[in-house]
Amino acid sequence: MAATSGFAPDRRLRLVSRETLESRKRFEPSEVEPRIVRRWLESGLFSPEPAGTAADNYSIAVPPPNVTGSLHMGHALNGSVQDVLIRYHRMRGLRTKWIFGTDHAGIATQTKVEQALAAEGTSKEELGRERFIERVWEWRAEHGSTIRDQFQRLGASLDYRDERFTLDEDYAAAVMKVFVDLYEKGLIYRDRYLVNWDPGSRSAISDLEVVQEEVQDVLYHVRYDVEGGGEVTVATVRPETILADTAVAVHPGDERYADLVGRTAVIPLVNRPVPVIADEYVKPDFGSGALKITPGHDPNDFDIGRKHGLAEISVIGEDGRMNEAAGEPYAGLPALEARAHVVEALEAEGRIVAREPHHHEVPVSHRSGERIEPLISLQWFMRMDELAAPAIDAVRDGRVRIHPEGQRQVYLDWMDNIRPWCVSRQLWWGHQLPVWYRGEETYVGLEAPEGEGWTRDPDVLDTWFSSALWPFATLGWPRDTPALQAFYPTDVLSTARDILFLWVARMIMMGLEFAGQVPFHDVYVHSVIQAPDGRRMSKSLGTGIDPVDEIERHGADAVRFGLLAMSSSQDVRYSPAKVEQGQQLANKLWNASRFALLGVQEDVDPAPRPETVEDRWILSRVQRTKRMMADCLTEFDFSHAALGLYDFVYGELCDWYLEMVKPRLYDEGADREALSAHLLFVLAETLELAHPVIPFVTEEIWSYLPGAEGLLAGRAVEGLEPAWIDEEAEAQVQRAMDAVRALRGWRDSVGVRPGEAVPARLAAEGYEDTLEQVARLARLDLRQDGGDPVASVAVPGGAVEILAGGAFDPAEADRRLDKRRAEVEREIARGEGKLANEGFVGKAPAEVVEAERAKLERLRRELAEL
RNA sequence: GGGCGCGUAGCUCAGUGGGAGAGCGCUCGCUUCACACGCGAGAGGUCGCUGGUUCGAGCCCAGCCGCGCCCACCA
Repeated sequence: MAATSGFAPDRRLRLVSRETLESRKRFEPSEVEPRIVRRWLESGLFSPEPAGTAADNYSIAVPPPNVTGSLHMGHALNGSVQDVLIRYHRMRGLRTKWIFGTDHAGIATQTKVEQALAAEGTSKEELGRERFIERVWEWRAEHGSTIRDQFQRLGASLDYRDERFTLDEDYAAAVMKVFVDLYEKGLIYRDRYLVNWDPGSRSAISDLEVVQEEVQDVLYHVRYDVEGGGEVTVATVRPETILADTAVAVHPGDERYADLVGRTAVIPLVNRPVPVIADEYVKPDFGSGALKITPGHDPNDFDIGRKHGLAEISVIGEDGRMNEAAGEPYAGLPALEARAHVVEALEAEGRIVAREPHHHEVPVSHRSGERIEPLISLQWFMRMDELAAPAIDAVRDGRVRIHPEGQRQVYLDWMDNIRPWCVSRQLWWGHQLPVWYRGEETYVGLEAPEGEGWTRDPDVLDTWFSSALWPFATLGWPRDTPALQAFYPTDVLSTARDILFLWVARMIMMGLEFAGQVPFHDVYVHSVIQAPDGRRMSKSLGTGIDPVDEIERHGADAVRFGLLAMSSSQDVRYSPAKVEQGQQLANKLWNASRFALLGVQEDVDPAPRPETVEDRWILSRVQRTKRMMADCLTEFDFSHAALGLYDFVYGELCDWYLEMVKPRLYDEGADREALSAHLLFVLAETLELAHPVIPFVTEEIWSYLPGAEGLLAGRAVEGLEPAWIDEEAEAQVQRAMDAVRALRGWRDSVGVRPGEAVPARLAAEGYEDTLEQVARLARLDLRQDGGDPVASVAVPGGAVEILAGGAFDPAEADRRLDKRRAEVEREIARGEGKLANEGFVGKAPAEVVEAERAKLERLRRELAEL
């Protein structure tokens, strides 16, 4: 880790610091953040030299955003999650690399550039392939840095100096090698097969890129003649595909049609004789129980067709129009128009028996939004079952752990039923297939084949094919580089749920096959952030919230904190309140630090030097918070990590410790050296603890801390110190806090003026070291004598007796006392009841019964004091 | 159709077997020398419904009601 030019421990600088600190009563993210980002980037801290092995180091490969994309809430959340892990482990002293890069994102990027061309009045066809691809690279040069800048604004400590792109030369070479190797292993093959054709992008797409959408259709019941007499009625929502029917199927057990099986039906309009076949797939209770079979345009029919050796006729082409095989007058018409004509013709023949409204789901392209046209096409496929087996084992035996647990089974189920993957895409932007043809010959190899007359396959690979290599191709694979040695396998893969199959599963398969090891040990599937009203966050709905806007409004620390605090094992609604909470936290920490830095004695460096019970208490609480943070991060429980940090800073450090420290700190005459050292030490520990969550404000404060050198982000911090856990101090201070709260509540309710000290006497145990603090924080004027009490306030371990002389409403005081007495009596009755229950005493664990007894005793003492 | 998950304070959510919590919002009070993006004190909940297990259930089990997401080839 490179040393950096941080705060030099030159005391003269502190004069400048003091003025700045005194004047800045609020933390100003917009002023601080750019400065801090620059220092981080210039330090080289995020760019470790590769050394050692992955077992010693810590690494994460960022899910590569689309190269022309911009930061959305999902990126911001995932960036925060990964950065917390990265910063935490970097501060544990590990060599830590967060691999950065972008994805060429075939369809998405090509579509964007095509749209830009259309706006210029031209098209990719006019430009030609070569020129078009140049245009995309130009587009990338122009827009490719947006997302990087945005990640930097978030504070993400990615290795920006070592950026990857899935179309870089080295990366592309890795992709080609994988394709060729898989081909040679027989796992990649070319086939004429029914694919999901996306008329929008004019390309085949994989099953995973298809979504189902509900539509209202008409279900037509159409009567077919059977040769030799008789007829059969089938139902369809796509009458135009009748032209491609090559069979009629019934269920083998369906007695209504038993005599039809084996005979020949006649397809209307085209008068094609086709067999009537029996297949288990047919549902006898749907429609008439007879099904038209169209292998050329329906996935189920395709399977049935292959099973029964049926002819495969295509009547719809890749342009979405009826082709020549459809015959006159349909050829050339868009499929939907052809449908109307077919219905009309059937109607004319009196073949439409019924038409009924039919609500169902149809496949739609996730990319273009257009309805999928299943059609038979010559494409490249990848057989997955062989690669899936070891990837299933890796998750089963825990070499890859998936969090939350529920996603594990989802992964296994999908992998168990994995199907071949159509990897070729009819696009220009991407990795062109390393495949050449000459007549009937096919050549697959890293270099173009020798000889004349070869033409290269124009198709490119599915973007996810190259993404699947991300964790190792980014590190130099197939070369055995020091980076690959040092950082593969990576530690954690954090991602959204929707690409668990699309990406994560395929990385595991490819990692095992080509890099010889799982690509990561833990998969964290983070929440999907919905709009505050529960709808999907989307640009088109107008429900999107731009994380960069939020950073500008509230600061990056606030956004990070908010997102982490929101995150959960399920989907969550975006909570502006949580972001504000993060902003308050940053501001609070800033001001608490001002208090400490401006109040301590000059020339004192941070060091643990506890003098009082609260000094020991805060030290102990810091350790507990460290442990909490470590546990939460181990379990990927980011919301509790963030909220726990908030609770510590607000609820313990600021509300109590700093308040308790004030009299000593403001006592100019006293020797405040130990206190100063201790206070600074607690501050330093807090900054270290908080830094992974809110790196900007903590880094900024760090630069003002006496004796602090370099960057906080690069500091290797001590782990928790068990010796500083102090149960006794914690119990005492807890008791004191409870007492102060009780006394303040009493004051408020009986109308004691806020500034007024109340004469009082302690009648309770357990305040040996805290009485002075209790008296000060509750504004009591403590006395030994003073005669009979005029009122009494219950506190843990007894009561505080209020003596004559204070101004308050005695009637209200009595009411309050009565109320409390009744409460205590109720509790006592309950405890007595419980302990009188033989079942409880006999069966409950001894420590539970004991605790109940102790509590009862405490309550009885309290009642006596009242 | 299968799977996962959720129903707790006005809102967003913690809490997985022994005294119902947080943030925001709301009410009251406070120019207390770090912070008014502050401090202090409060009000507010038959923990979806019904049954069961248990000495004891917000938490475990079953059923029901409501909601979300994922997967899936009923024409």
